[in-house]
Amino acid sequence: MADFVKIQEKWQKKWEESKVFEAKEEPDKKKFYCLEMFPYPSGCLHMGHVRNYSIGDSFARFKRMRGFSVLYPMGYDAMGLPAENAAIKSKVDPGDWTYKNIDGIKEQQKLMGLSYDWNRQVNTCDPEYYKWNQWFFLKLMEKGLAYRKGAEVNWCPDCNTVLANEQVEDGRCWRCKHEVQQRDLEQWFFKIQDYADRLLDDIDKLDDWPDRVKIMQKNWIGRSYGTEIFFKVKDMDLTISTFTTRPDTVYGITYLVFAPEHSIVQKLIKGTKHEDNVNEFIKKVKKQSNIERTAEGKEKHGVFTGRYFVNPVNGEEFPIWVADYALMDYGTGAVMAVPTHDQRDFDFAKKYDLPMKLVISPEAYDINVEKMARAYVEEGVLVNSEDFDGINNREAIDKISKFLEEKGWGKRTVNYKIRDWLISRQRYWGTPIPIIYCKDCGIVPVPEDQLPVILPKNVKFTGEGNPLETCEEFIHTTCPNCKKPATRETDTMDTFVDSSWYFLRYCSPHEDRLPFKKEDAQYWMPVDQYIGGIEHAILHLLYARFFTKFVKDLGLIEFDEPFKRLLCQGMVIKDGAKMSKSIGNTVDPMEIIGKYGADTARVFILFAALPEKELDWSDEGVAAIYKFLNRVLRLVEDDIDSPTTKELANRDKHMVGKMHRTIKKVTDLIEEFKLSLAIGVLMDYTNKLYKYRDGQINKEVYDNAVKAIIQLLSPFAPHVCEEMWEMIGEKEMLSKSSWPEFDKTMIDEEAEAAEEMVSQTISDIASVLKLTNKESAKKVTLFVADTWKYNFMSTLKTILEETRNPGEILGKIMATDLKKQGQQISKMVPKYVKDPSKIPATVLTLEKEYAALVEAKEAIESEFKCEVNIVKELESKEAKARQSMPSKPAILVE
RNA sequence: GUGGGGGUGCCGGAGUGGUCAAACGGGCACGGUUGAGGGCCGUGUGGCUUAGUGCCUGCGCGAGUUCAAACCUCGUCCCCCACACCA
Repeated sequence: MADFVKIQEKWQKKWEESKVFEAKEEPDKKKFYCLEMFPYPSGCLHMGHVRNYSIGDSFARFKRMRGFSVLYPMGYDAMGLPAENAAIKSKVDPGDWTYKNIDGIKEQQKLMGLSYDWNRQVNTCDPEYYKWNQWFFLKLMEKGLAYRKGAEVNWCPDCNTVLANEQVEDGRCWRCKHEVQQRDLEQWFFKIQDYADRLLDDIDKLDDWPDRVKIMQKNWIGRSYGTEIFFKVKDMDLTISTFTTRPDTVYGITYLVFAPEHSIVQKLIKGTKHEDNVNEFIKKVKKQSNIERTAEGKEKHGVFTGRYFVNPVNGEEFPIWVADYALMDYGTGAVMAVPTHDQRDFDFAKKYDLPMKLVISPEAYDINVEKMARAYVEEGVLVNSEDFDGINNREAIDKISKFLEEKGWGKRTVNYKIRDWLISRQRYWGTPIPIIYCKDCGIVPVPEDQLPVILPKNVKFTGEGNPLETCEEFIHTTCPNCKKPATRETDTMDTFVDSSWYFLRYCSPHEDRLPFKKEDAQYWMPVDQYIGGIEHAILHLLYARFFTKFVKDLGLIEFDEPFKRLLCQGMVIKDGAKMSKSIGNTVDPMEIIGKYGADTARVFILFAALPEKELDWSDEGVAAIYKFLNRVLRLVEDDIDSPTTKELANRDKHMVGKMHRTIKKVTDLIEEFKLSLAIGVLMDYTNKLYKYRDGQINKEVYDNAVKAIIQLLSPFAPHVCEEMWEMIGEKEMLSKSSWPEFDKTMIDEEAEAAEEMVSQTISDIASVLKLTNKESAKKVTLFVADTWKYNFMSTLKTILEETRNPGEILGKIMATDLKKQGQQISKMVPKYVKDPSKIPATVLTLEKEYAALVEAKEAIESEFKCEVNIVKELESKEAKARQSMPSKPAILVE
């Protein structure tokens, strides 16, 4: 067994010295930007990383060999909580801790043999990088897209800190599992809602994204068209506005609900006898954590405000309630309730015994409101709706909306589920928000020429509050406007800001006047292939799309989608569960690389499953790949003592054909990202190569075939392949070589199948002779059946060959003696007229096989020194073989 | 609840109308090589059967479409993932 570790050390060094992987803007070449989602530098690589990079690196190497100018960079998403927690726990500086981790993880990536252009490394914690986060912040502010407002944030009372939404799992802190509370704080937001329509509509441009990701984003943005309807409060000079997608039910409204936080509620109850009661309810709801309030599912709570409203369409008066199922931040925070046609309203009305009114009736039967067990949400015809009675409810949506608008009672609007992006974090290890608070001037942005606002070093990590607040010299500054003393914003930015544009930075990582150079971005972007986990399907990918659109609006780029093709790799599983430290089923990639080499680890991980599927880790599988790579290596290591010829015998031609087919298959499969299948094809090819060299070989054919596998396997197992490449005497590095081309004319699957069939037949005859203890045969009969399928398909083929006109074809079918099947053929014809290359595959093969058999007759006769007959129609006694196709003729040896 | 993805051999996993008992790999069994082991090479791996072979059964379960279905349609059961009271 070869020492792969030694081989990989040798080549990793050579690659680094020769700088083969540096990306260059070459105008005469097509570019290819291959990118993996950059990692958070925590401790060390896990299998998920290894999988991610194995996929990306193979693809980058493949594209490079195919003649593209490839940009394949790596960087680190280096801001975030773990560094700060390490600071609290171990009293280390978060910066030192992070840079140490970056070095560690980079070391491990290098051990994997990844072909990154390390010159372009980006660390988001470098001031040279986060300076531009601040710059973007200022630009967003200029355009009115960054703003400050009071908001509820997640607060973990145990960790004493704010948590990002993503860090709240089932209403609990991801680290200490303590219940998360809501706190009201002044926060910074990015107005992503302004981009909601573009973000949604452009999803349809993303042809090469997985559907599920696109659907998730669509649902997340959640655009719904509806109508705002205004209601007067009885005995008050107050108008309430509600949002609905179902204006067709407007005549069925029987109560109104407000979200408890809604400010109008206070106006409604002030000074009334309901005031205390309602306020108590609101207090109770607010005290509840998000889990209690939402995870409960169906159980809804509410309280009557004592007020009534007037329905403008019919003058009816109904009560106004406050309920926990109305959400403050969707629509207007108030809901018009139609219990008969909305399940939630129905549940609530039943519980509190509120009135119900039917306004949509199914056409087939009548509904008795008293006996309804659930809301009727199907289509139907309007009833109890005055002038609109009898109209289908779908049509009524439009008609009633128009009616409401004409009367001034309503207005058509659009609503989104997506909320503005809250980017403030009361944490230290992030990009400082470049804002100064001045008593006189208010909120003042830090002038551009004073960027970056550097994150100070001398802060105290107590585990309580924001460490930045402990740094006096950071907080105290002067107002850029009036030069009077002022204080700095101590919030930092969400780390998702960092990752929303890093792919642009890779295009010009050393640029210092702008985040990146326009011409560089125009050359490299968009990312042609992006690879990462499905967990980022919404947040990161959506934010990155948002940023790209914003950057385009700034005029810095001319495209508006960052990622052309997206691959979401599956999880790594072991013993039926996701590999994770808490379960204790992890396998350290470095151990595998140290024992079997990086190539083994990479090939195993790529072979074990298709990239987007779950991967089940298996130690036996790793050992098997190790064996396979050794087997490939022996193709060039071994001294071959097989007899050689200069002529091309059949088996040599065979080998050449196999080689070309393998090149084609592997190329296509990699392009489609079916990497495990590509490796499977290479295993099969290796086996064939061994069989081939077992007998008489043609040296040139063999050498070429070996050369091909070295190149085809090299994206997956680059070190071993480089080594082999050198062993066969190539002077130039394999990484610089061009991907092998296949010769179409050498790929004749049918001829291949035919030849294989003939050789199979010959060996069958030999084994029959052996088994029957005969030295030679007098006569060999080969029975080849004329099957129904064969007849059927060849009839179809003949017809199609003669004409492509469907009308004519039908006539021809009628004229055939296969009238019985005529009907079926006519059904199939349209399909094959569309794609005529598809049909006759079977027939072609069978025909060629039969022809080859006839041709081979002489060869068989001289081989066995006997008479050979080929019988196409079987005699009844050999009826057994009736089903057999030319590919397996029945043999009778006499 | 809504949306998405799945159920194929002892196992991981291909195949998505016809050359398919099912790629490739693992495991297991047998044989060869070897002092032994490892390694390497070969053969086999649903049942019955043949000299070659053939037949039956089979791709969660049930039904349907078709000359033909693991693949299409409908129903049904189970599993996984995401979002979860969005009016």
